[in-house]
Amino acid sequence: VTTRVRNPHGEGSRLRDELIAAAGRVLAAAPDADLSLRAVAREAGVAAPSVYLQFADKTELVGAVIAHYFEQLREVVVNAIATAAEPVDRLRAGCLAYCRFGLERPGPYHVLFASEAPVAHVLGRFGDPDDAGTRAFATLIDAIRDCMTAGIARPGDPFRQATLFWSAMHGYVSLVQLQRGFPWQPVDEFVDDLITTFINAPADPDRQ
Amino acid sequence: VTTRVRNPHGEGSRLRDELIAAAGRVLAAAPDADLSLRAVAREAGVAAPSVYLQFADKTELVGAVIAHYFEQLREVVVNAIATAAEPVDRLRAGCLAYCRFGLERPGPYHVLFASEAPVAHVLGRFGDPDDAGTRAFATLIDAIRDCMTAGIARPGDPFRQATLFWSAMHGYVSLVQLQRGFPWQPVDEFVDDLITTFINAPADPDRQ
DNA sequence: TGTACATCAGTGAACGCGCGTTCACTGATGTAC
DNA sequence: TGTACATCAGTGAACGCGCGTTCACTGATGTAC
Repeated sequence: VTTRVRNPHGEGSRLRDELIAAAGRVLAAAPDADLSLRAVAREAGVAAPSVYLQFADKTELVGAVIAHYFEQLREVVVNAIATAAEPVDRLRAGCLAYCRFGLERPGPYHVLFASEAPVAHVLGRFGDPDDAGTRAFATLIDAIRDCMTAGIARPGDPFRQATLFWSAMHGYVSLVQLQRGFPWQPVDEFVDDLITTFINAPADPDRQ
Repeated sequence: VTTRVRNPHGEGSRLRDELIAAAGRVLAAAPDADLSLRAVAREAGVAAPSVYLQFADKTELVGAVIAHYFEQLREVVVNAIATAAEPVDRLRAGCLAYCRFGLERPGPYHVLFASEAPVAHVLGRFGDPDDAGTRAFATLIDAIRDCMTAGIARPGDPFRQATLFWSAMHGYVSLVQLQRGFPWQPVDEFVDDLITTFINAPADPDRQ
């Protein structure tokens, strides 16, 4: 409960990043609750009205938080994909990274994909090539298409397959968090099953 | 805004069902919001404290609502399965019914599978043969196992496949509702894709 | 160098709202004698 | 048949809480002259 030091003259906008960071700590502490402006201000060590110095209203604050974590998710997935060379391995790595992000950071994942004002309201219109969501989804489509052209997956519409993949991953991540009584398999097994049945690839011989 | 007629002597527990019905109307009117005790009482035409004549607290009220809709969902799915004879068609019919319930009745679906106090808290422990959730899931497993023994699906662990199916369906249903900007395919196409890629069955020749 | 003033970061008190829950009550209907 | 009383369905007012937002403010730091 340390007292916060006021930002220097002309640097008031540093509070913006402090608030986004504080929101992260709030989300980590209470992953299922919806973000509240007051909780974020409290965590940042600042009075509630101070938020309005950086954001027009609660929606803008949440929007900034969403944009922040969407970028993090994108980064994590892209990095994971880059670690592998073979198309199936790249796909698997990306899926695993997505699911792990969701499981390990339920608060951020929740605010991204399950809250009242979801990603779509923050990012552009889907289909717009500048839209962050569209580009993220394109990454998944590409990974799937690569598996098809490599002859590892049976041919089909990569867009549709990507929709199925996203649905399955999101379903897994949200259900694991909400239906705690269910005997869920570990993430990597789930992703293996997903890859195997969708892609129809033989199991990776390096695994036992 | 009609005034409610008081229940006759000895029939006070009728209010219980009236409240559950009122909750249904509240959920239909505001599918994304969490149920509030006061909103339900308001909709039932009753003062807020009257709820406590039938339920010990809010949790019990919501629990009763959950149990009610879980039974409805089970019924819808079981009936759908019964309309078909061939294993794949039975599986497809069940999945379609599940997804349609979720899409057409987002409020009830939300309270079942996405709210703070989800199904698991109301039903028994998973694995217990008396648990409603366990039996519902068993229905899905059976449908999948039938496809395997009929030689239509490639062999595998039906439990794992059922987990994948549930994840995919839940993911589709929740994402369709939250990510409205995304170009979702219609339900039946999604379910067809799901069946086809998981089960690896040829497309139904009766469809075009 | 000193002083008046503007800018800026941030605050404290208050608002109206909906919430879950408690409490003492009202008034109609049934039962006992 | 009348009357006292118990039971029962349901209520109105109040509680304390956290919320998003507004408002007039405080006090430190910079700039102009």
